Amino acid sequence: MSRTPLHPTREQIELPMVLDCLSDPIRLAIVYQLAQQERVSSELCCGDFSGLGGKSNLAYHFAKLRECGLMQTRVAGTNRFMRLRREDLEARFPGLLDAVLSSAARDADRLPLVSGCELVEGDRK
Amino acid sequence: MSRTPLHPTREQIELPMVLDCLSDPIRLAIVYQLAQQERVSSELCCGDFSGLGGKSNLAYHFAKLRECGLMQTRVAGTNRFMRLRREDLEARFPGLLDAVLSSAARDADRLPLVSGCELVEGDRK
DNA sequence: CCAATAGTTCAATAAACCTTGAACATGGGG
DNA sequence: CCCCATGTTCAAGGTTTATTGAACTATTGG
Repeated sequence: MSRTPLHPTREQIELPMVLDCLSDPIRLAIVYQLAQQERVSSELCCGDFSGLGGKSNLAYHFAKLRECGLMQTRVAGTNRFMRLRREDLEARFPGLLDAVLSSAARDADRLPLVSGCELVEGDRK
Repeated sequence: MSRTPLHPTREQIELPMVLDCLSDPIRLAIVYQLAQQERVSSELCCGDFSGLGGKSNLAYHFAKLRECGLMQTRVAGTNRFMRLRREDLEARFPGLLDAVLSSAARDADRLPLVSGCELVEGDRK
């Protein structure tokens, strides 16, 4: 089994793929939630997004986010921790991620809600 | 026949739709070319994009760009003149269009080429 | 060792998408 | 007035997409 999932290199990140990835409301919400959480911890695991859909559907969206270079996944035991590839995105397309995130923030009420997901981080081994 | 095609109001412009629209290489090239040309004249007509595909395919992409609020179309005789809705986009999602355009500029070589389209504007009635 | 947990993978389905060509509408120039 | 140029609309195709549930793998804790 792929111990470490495939990620594109920085140079392999393609603009149309990134935009396409961000154009899906669920994936946009994932990225948005990941960005919101960055001040607390830079990582979240799959289960933290359960408010956005079923497990297998989320796994599908996670894969797309990984393949287009937006997210990185780290395997730790039975968990997968994911974080935004901010530095790579910024190097490749300066200002783009921030512009999308602040645009999403303006329309946060139109994003799929994260339903009761308390998001009380703080301790995670 | 729709004398003036439908355009969404500023408030109706949706982020996922805009990103989805820009994620297609042909549409991204259309928007990019429109932006490039802005210093000369803020409008181009359909035929100016013939390097990017067949007429009916382009009409399809123009419609999508219109429906998502990226472009506006003005009918003049037998021509349709189109321009970017910069002000509306900027009001709705500040910085987004510029970030996408400068990202596209970095990868201009990966955009569909505008093949021999000389782009010698200057006079257009 | 067993059971529960966390995620992925697979197959199937329905919807949306891009592309093409043919038919159509409309306005301008000889 | 007729024809040509400019675009749009329509139907058809083939491809990709999102979503679901069931089966599967792997790790942790008792």
